[in-house]
Amino acid sequence: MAKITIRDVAREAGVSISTVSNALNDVDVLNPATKLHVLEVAERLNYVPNLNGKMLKSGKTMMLGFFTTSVSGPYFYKLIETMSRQCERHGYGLNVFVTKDKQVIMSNILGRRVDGVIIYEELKIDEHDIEIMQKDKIKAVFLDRAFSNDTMGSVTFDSYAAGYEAAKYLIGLGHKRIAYISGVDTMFDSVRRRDGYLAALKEYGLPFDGDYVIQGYFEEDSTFNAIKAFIRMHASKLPTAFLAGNDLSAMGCVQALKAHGYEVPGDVSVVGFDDIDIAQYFSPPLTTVRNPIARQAILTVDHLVRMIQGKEEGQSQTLTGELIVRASSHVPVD
Amino acid sequence: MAKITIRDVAREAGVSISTVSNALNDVDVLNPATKLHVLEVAERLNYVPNLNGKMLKSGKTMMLGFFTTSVSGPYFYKLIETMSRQCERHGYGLNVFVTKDKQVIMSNILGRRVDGVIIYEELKIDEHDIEIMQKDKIKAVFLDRAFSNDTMGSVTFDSYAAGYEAAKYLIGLGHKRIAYISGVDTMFDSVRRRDGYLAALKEYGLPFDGDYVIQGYFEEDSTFNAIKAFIRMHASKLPTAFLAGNDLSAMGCVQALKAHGYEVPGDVSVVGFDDIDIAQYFSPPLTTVRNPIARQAILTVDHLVRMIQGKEEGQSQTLTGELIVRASSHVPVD
DNA sequence: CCTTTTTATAAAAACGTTTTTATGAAATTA
DNA sequence: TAATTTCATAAAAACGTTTTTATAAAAAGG
Repeated sequence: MAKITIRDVAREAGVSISTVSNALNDVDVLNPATKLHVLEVAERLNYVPNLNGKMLKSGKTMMLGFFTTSVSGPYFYKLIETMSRQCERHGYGLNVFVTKDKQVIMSNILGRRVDGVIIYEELKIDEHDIEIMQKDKIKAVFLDRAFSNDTMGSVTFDSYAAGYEAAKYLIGLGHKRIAYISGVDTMFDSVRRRDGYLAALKEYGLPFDGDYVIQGYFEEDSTFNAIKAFIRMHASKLPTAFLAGNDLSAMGCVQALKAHGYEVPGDVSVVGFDDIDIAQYFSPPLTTVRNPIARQAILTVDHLVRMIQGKEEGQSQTLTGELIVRASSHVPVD
Repeated sequence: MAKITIRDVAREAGVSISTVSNALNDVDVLNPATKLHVLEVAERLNYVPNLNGKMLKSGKTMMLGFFTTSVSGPYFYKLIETMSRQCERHGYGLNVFVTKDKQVIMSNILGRRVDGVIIYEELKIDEHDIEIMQKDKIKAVFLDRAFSNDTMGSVTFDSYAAGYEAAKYLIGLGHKRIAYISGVDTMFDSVRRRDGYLAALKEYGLPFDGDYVIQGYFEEDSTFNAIKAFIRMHASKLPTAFLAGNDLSAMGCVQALKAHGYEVPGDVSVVGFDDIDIAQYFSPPLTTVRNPIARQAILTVDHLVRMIQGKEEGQSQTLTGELIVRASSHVPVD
C-alpha cells in the first residue's frame, strides 16, 4: 500500500495518466463525464499529487522564500504573518529560513527551492552573490538595502530620515544631551538611524559624545543591562533623553531607568522606533517613529509576485516613518 | 544562457552525468583525478544542483515542516528559532507554514513537500485527517496534544499541572478571590491551564464565579482592554489575584491595573505562564510558571528526525513547568 | 459517400536528478 | 596466455508530474 500516484488513479479509472492530469488541473478538453469519473476515482483513492514531481516538471514551486538571520521580536513576526497572508492571497506559500549560513541560503535560492526570495539578513549577501543571482535571473526583493539596478527589488524603511526626525523632535523640545541606543553595526537600520541622529545633532550645533552611543542589540533585556551599566557610569550627569534604535530597546531602557529610580518622562525622555503593537500600551506609552511593517510586508510580496510573473522589473521602494508622540517624551527638566 | 544542469557539467568535463553525480555526492568509486576535474568544472560553471530534481529522485526533501496558525509572541519565535537551529544541526531545513487553511496544510503534508511535520494548530486537524496521515505513514509530532498510538509523536507541556500549581500557590498565599484570564477555547493550553486552576479552587473549597474567567486572547493588548472592562464592572470588589493564561496577558493585565491606579503586587497579585524572556525584566518582574520552550523545540526536532530515520516510533513526551516566584505576587491585603 | 475538421483520449517526451545495470579496459589469477 | 576479477566510467532506468504529439473516432462539409 505504497503512496498512490497519478498512475494508480489512471489504472483504476481506466484512462491514461494525461487524462487524469487534465481532469485534475481542470483543462477543459475532456468529456465532462470522463472528468467527473476521474475526479471521483481520485477522491476515492485519496489521491494527493506529489509536489516534487509537479515542481520538477512545471519549474514552479509556488513558494516564496524569506531568508532571515532572526525571527525575534515583534518586527519579525508582524512581517512574517503579514507576508504569509499576502502570499496565500496570491496562491503562494511562504518558506521561512532562519539561518546565518550563506551556503544554505545560496543553495536554496539557486537550487530553486522557491520561485522568488525575500531577503533580510544584515550584510551577509555580498556583491558577488548578488551578481550570481542576477546571472541566474533569480527574482529577489531585499528588505534591508536599496538597489539601483533593475533586477533586484527592495522595499526599505527610510531609517536615516526617521533618525533625523526623532532627534530633531527631541532637540526641539529643548534636549541638549541625547544618547542613542544602537543595535549592532551590521544592521543597516541601526546604523542609518544613528546617522540621522548624528546629522540632526550636527545641524543644530549640539556636541557629539562617543560615550552616548550605547550598544543594546535591539533587544529588551540586553538593552536593560546595557543601560543599567551606562547609568552607573554616568550617574552624575545623565542624558536628558534616550533615542533608542527600536521600541524593544526603548522599553528595556525605560525599565532600567525605573529600576534606578528615574521617572520617564519626568526625569528622562525615551523615544523608540517602529511603533510595535505593545508601544501604545507600555507604561508610559512610547513616543516612537512608526515603521509601517504591514505595508512593507504587503508591498514586498506584491512586488515579488509581479516580478515572477514578468509584469514588473525590480525597483526600489522606500517607506517613510511617522512620528507618534506619546507620553514617554517631554521637555527636559534642567 | 539558461540554468546549467548536471548535463552541462558532464559535457564540459567530457564525462557522463553519472560520473558528475558521483563526484558531487562524494561516492568514492571514481578515479581521484576525474573527481577533481569534475569538481573543478562544476565550480567554474557555478553549477548548483536543482533541488526539485534531487528531491523527486531521492524521495527526500531534507526539510521539516512547521505548521502553525500564528507566529505572534515570544513563545513562537523562541520555538521557531530553536527548532531552526536544531534542524540545521541535523542537516535539515525548517519550513514554516503560517496558515489556517487545512487544505493548504494537508496538501503540503501529503504532497511530500517536507519529510516530516511539526504541528501546532489548535484543533483544526481532526481524527479523520490523522487517520489519513497514518495511512500515508507521515511522520508527525504534535505540540499541542498528546497521542496514545505509536505513529504520531507529541511533545507537550503539562498545562493542567501548571494551572493547578499556580492556583495552589496563590491560594497558599491566602488569596480567596482569584480570576483566570483565558485565551480562546480552541487553545488546548488555555483550557487545560484553566481546568487546573478550577481543580485547585475546588480542592481548597473556594467558590467559583463564572465572571472570574476573562477572555484575553493570550495577547497583551487585547488583555489590556479586557481587564479594563472587567475592572469597570467589578470595581467594588476586585479579585485579589489574577492568574493569566500566559505572560503576555499577565503583562497586559498589569498595565490595565496600573492604568486604573492599582499597584501590583501591593493591591493585586498577577501570575503568568511561560516565563518568556521579558518576564524577568518586566515591572514588576513576573511570577510565572516556566514553560521550557527551548527544550520542547529541541526534543521535538530530535524526535521527529529519529522517526524519519526509522530509529524511533512516535511517542508522547510531557514537559512539566516550574513555578518561578518574582515580585508580581504577594499575600493579599484584605 | 469520401474528405476534412473537430473532439476525446492515449502515448511519449520532458523536467534534473540518483541509482542500477552494462561495458570495456586493466589487473590478477590459474 | 586464457579466464577471471577488479576498476572506472558510461548508459539506461527511475522518481511523479505536465505538456506535446499522435491516434482514432465522430462530426461536418462538399
